[in-house]
Amino acid sequence: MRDAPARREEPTDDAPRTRGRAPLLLGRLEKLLGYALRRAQVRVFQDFATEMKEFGLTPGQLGALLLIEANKGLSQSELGNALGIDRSSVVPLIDRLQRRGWVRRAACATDRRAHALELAPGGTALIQRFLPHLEAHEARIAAGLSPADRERVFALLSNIAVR
Amino acid sequence: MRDAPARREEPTDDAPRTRGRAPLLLGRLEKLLGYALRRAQVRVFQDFATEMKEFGLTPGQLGALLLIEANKGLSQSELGNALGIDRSSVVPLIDRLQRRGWVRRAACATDRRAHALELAPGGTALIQRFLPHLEAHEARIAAGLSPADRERVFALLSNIAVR
DNA sequence: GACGATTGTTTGATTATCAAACAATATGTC
DNA sequence: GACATATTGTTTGATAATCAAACAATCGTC
Repeated sequence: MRDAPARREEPTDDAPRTRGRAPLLLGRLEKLLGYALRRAQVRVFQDFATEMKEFGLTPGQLGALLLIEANKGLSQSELGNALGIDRSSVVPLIDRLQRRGWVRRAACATDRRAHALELAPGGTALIQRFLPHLEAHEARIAAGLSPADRERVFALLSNIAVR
Repeated sequence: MRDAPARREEPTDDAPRTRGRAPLLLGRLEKLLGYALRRAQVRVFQDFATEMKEFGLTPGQLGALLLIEANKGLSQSELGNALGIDRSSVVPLIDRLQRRGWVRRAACATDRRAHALELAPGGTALIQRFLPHLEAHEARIAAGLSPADRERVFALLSNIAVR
């Protein structure tokens, strides 16, 4: 029951844009760094989803897994900070990874409130299995860049929106 | 009623990672172009949200508005293609923009199934109002880049994941 | 030991997204 | 023109991501 507004409105005197083969204009979007980033991101996501389909892994889940791998024992709050999401959003994320046998919530020796996140055996195995696919994905999205340009992209991206 | 798995598991013999000030390691994420893109994107989104808070505009809505401005009369399907989302997702997006008086669904002269999307007067006025903020946002996220580097980022981004 | 801060969690709300189905309309074929 | 097929906007139903606010358990500090 979405309260949709009345849909069709009066036509204006202006003729509608010529449709069909007319290429879409980006207008002011053309010059926006944020939008260029967004478009690149969308393409990368699509390629990622295709390549990783058999694992049913989202980019966010992949990030969580590799972050846990690299920082064994980190807490859910720390993970949330690293991923830029609220700690309450971390709960269902880890729930899913745990349910699939990839991640464990171990007891933290120094803080009984916190969980020490770590890879479950299935998670380590999963990473080994998807690594070749991840590399294929990386190679594909960087195919248009020379190695030097690829490095430059890394450097430039990290200079965007400092802090 | 999420069927949450049992939460706390047995600790392992390994000591949990030293916590506290230990900087987070990115591990394999470090070298992933897709992840670097994602991090830059997150920072840009945050800055965008802060700067545009008074307008209550999401990046997606901004994209739709500027795309409609630059391509008056385009259809919802075309917009969906341009934005990389399904046409059924366009419906609530336009609903909201229309409800706020920013966009109109005009009759399309050449196809009675389609809607010719165009800016409502409020939409034109809105764009004029937020343009300075958008420029401030752009200037801020590009602050770490020389003008030449900024151009290079555009060029390199468009070379990522071609088709 | 008391008090304020932090951790994980639940609940509730919004938003984004797709897939599948539908009616209305368009287009192409005979 | 009649018919088959495709497309457009929409609705419905399903996931998923996200936050904010509240809560109990626990930590750290005084």
